[in-house]
Amino acid sequence: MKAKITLKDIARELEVSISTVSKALKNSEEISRDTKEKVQAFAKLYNYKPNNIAISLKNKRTKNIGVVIPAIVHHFFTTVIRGIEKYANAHGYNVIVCLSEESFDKEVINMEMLANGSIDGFIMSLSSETQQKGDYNHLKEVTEQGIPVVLFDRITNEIDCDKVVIDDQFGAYMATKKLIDQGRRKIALITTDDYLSVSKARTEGYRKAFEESDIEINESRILKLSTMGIVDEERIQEFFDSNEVDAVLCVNEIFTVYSMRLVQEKGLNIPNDISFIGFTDGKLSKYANPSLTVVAQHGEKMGEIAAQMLIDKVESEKEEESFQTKILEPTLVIRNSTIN
Amino acid sequence: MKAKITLKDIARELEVSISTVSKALKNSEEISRDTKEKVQAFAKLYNYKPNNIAISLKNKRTKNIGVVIPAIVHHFFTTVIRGIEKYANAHGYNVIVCLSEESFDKEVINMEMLANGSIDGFIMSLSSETQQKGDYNHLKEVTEQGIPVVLFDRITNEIDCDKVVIDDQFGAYMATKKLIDQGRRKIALITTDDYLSVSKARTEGYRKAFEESDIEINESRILKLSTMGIVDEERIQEFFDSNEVDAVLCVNEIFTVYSMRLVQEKGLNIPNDISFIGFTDGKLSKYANPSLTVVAQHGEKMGEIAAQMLIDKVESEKEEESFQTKILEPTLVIRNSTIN
DNA sequence: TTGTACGCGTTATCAC
DNA sequence: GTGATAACGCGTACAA
Repeated sequence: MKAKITLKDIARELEVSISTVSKALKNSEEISRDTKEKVQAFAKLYNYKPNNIAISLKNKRTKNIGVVIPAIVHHFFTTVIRGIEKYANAHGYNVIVCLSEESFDKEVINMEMLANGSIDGFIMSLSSETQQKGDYNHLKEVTEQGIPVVLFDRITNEIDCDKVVIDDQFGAYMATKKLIDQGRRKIALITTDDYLSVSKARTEGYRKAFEESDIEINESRILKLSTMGIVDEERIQEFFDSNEVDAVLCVNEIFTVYSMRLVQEKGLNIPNDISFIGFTDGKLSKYANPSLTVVAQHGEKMGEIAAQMLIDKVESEKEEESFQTKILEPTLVIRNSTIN
Repeated sequence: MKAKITLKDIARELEVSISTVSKALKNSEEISRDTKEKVQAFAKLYNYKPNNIAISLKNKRTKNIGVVIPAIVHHFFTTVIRGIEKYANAHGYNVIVCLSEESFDKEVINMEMLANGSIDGFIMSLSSETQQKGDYNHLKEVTEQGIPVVLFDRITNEIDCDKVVIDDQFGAYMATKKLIDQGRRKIALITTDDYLSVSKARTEGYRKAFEESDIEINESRILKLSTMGIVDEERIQEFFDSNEVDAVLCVNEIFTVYSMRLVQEKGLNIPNDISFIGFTDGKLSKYANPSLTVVAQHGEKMGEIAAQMLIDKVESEKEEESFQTKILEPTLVIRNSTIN
């Protein structure tokens, strides 16, 4: 086992000073060609690599990005991570991923762990419990310390920082409008409780489409499910048993596939008897039967933008307090769960 | 903006020495009750938290685990990460995730980045390009430096380290056997090239089941697809056009859903005309139509075990060179793509 | 009971 | 052209 070699080791072996070695390795003009060659050859031979930790301590920069998300088994978050990784790695940053598992406490603990020097900035999406409580003190503390934060998807207006979202309201509006245009009138909305920022916006888009078309909304056609734990299949069953519905807009993939299966078991044909539109263009949607028309959220793009915003902030010397919110346009991907 | 406070700051404010502060905060017996209370109160007020980087440099321990995987949009890897996170966080470790995207070069670069002090050990699954090349020098270098490595799923025998896998051969054997027992004889295998360790083992299991039942294998019923890039839908189409098949075993979820859709489009009924068994108990399988019978790989469990093995090694003082390979039993999850 | 000094590995400044 | 020294933030053996 050949342990890592340090500047000190090289200096000792070559009988020069540590600073000479350091300079020689950076090809400093101060050092003679002779010494430089000797040092560089030795360093290469023993595969010298500077210790990241020491550099971090010195520079007060870790080149690590902390990513805190509610869950990783959701395809959307997975694509965002991929986008973050892509941009971050290309710029010499590593990504530390922490999962809050939709828990406020875990979110707080993870952030505290990372905030003590482990990372240069945060990219995060709020846990549903956090949004429910409306307690953002852990975010405030971090930003007050001067650590840059970029929020994506599940955001809050209580915190001044950069943000990236898709236009959720418009996405839902667009989807609902399409269903209305195709002659559907009994359009159900399956969503979560309103404390989730994205669900709220999507519900607004749904309402807006109805208003514009001068159609009354039947409130009983809006079903709100919990994001935590297992999907409440029984409530979905009840919902379809007690409501007449000819189209469904769902705020996520899971709700959609569950619902589609239930109505198919009732003998309904998709899309003829009942149309479906979901959110998130993930694998579940793509490979569903019939394949699902969705409002695509462009997770990877979102991740790249978030990473770019964060790294820009981290690397900008100036302490300007200007924050921006980037709003990406969602796209309607037409597949076979809607007509034509 | 209140910047992070250090021991030095506290010492200056309270007009004591840094070491006194340090000791006081650790409740050292050496320090008077008076001073301790004063220091602790001040620290709490200004929310003092020790700097992780400084501690890492001092202890030569980062409390970070490096995870290098080929892809994150595969549900299996996602569940493994979740298992790793779970165990690691519970033991005070953070997880740095790096994606090789199935590329040898990226795998090497990522490992080098992390190996220079950023992490205490690696958990990884090899990229397909790495397994294809059979070049494991980057792993050798790391282990020779004394950095513990745990390989999971896609492993190699060329490297001495801890490993976690499921018994892929047995999983495939079990699945094939079941199909044979149900009277299927024209069982296709859709797999990847043999350089992927897991695919190789699964192919062996498939063969073993046939041998045991004294049935000749029709080699044209084995389809090998590339893992890189987009799934070659055309080759799957051709395969089903030119082969008579009454059951299919696929080595991953994606291959399975693609194939299922193709045969359904040809008008075949699953499971009556043709049965399907896949690998990986992910969402695609669960929500497929019909829901898919699978060999479950227990990714989360695998992640937890890998994390446990790694942290044990990291925290054990002794330098014993004893490595173990944990083999998890796969489970057959029966759903509706096979008969009853 | 408190403080001094040193080391972790690196870099930057300044003196020789 | 080279080297000594200080500094990043912390912990600790040892001295006072």
